[in-house]
Amino acid sequence: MTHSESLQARAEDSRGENVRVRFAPSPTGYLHVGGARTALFNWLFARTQRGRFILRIEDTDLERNRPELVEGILDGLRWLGLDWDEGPLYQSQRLAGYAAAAEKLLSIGAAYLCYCPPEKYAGGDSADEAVGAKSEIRRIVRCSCREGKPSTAEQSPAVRFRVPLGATTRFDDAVFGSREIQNDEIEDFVLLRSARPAIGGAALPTYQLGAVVDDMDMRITHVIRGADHISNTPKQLLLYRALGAVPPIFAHVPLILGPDRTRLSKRHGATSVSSYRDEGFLPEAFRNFLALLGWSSGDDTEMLRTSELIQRFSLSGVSRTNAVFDRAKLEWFNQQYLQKLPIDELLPAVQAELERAGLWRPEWATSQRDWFARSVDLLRPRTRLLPDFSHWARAFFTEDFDYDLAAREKFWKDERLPDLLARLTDELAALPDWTHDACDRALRQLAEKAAVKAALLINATRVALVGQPVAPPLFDTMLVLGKERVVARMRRALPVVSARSVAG
RNA sequence: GGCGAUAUGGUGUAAGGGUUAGCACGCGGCCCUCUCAAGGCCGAAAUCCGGGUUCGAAUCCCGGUAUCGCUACCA
Repeated sequence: MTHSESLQARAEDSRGENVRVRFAPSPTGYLHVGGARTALFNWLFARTQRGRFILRIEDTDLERNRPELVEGILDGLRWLGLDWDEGPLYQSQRLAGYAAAAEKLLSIGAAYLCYCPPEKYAGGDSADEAVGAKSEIRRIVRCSCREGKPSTAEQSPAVRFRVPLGATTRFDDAVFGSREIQNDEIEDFVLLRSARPAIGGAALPTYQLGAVVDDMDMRITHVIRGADHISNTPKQLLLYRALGAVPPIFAHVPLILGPDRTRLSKRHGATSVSSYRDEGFLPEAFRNFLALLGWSSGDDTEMLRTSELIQRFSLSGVSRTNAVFDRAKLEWFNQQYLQKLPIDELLPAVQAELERAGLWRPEWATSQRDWFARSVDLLRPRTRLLPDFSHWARAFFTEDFDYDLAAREKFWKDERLPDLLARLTDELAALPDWTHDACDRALRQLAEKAAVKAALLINATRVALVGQPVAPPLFDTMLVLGKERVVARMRRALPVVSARSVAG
């Protein structure tokens, strides 16, 4: 059976066995949107297949690793609702396993000790340019250590994989399809770094070894990861074979780019999941948006709640094209969810926002919960982000609000207003029943008597009540605020309106 | 430089030989209207270029171009 046939067979088998997938971030930064999307796809696949979603922390780079960052990554996953079934496991605590695997490869001749100094091959593009763009220094590593003839034996050695030359390696990617590469194009990559005194002699694995050993140990059936790993796959396949293991199915997902079509990075602005949480996006909206970046359900449905995503997700719907992160569409999703989420699911998010803004009152969660729910329901059609509740809608939650300058200039200009608003205040104060229609009638009758358009009074009153040019329909607003607050706010506004209209 | 992948309106995508190339965001207009949203309707806007294969190509093949990835004792 050829290698690709065994992969095929594996694909068949996997339906019958329990699917196990993993998300394996390295704690070198926060959880960024690309990582979050990879995590989401893994999670969706696990939930769709009734499998297990496992978390693994790849912290084998002592130089760049920042242990304190792990909690932030976990927070990001929790916020997105991506709960894991196992882990987090830390690679730094599993060093013995990697050393054992390397030892085994060494003993069967699939790997060898390399005594070359690390600097010999380090440098990347910058070194490339330093020597000259046309140079061919970027070559596939095949040093004399491979033949057991190290040029020096003065340093502690690294373990390199002995790539079997003259053959080809192929695999079937669940997204990108059949892949094939000449082994001669694959360098003898490092498995185990050379021991360094500073580290206390512990041999640290590279990504290639760590990932393969762990994926074997954890019985991972499907490796779903960013397409930047697609060229690593043949190396790992070679490792699986050398270790006598059946490889998992690989599914590479396209990358997420910034508006300029380069890989998403800090200079594109917000790239961490937490920054979107802080800006007031709802996790479900963010998740929905992220799911549609590089995946399509197949039909025209875009608003997909989590349960629907789980129902519909499939690797075959994953695109092969890199996707641009479109903030405008993310905001649209957020607005949709702000409007359509069941009110009970929205309330906690609004509460958190009001708490953040110092406007929250505990009774809104208890004795005045109905009032709070009604207010949020009234406000939400014109919110796009959570902070809208504490910004333009501030006056719904506190007496401490200002009159917006533009609103005053636009709606308090008419010189008849001081008199009209004073009369309206008296009319409202005298109303026996505080209902939408009673308020409506009182205002329109006054407008008719005074021969002015109702809109003049409506807009001026709106500014008096909430200080903003933008707010829900006036009589709904009056109802939610209640008679006492409405009358009091109008009396408070009268002198300001007078000053305004006189000055104007 | 080498190796590889990808290519549908500005953006996310659908259409896997035969459609007036569909949907959504964004954009413009109209309706609704008490401000602003929402909602409804209408509109502008795309198959990277060039060769093949075929009666017929967005779809298959080749070349070019562009973009992205890998080319670390990073992951």
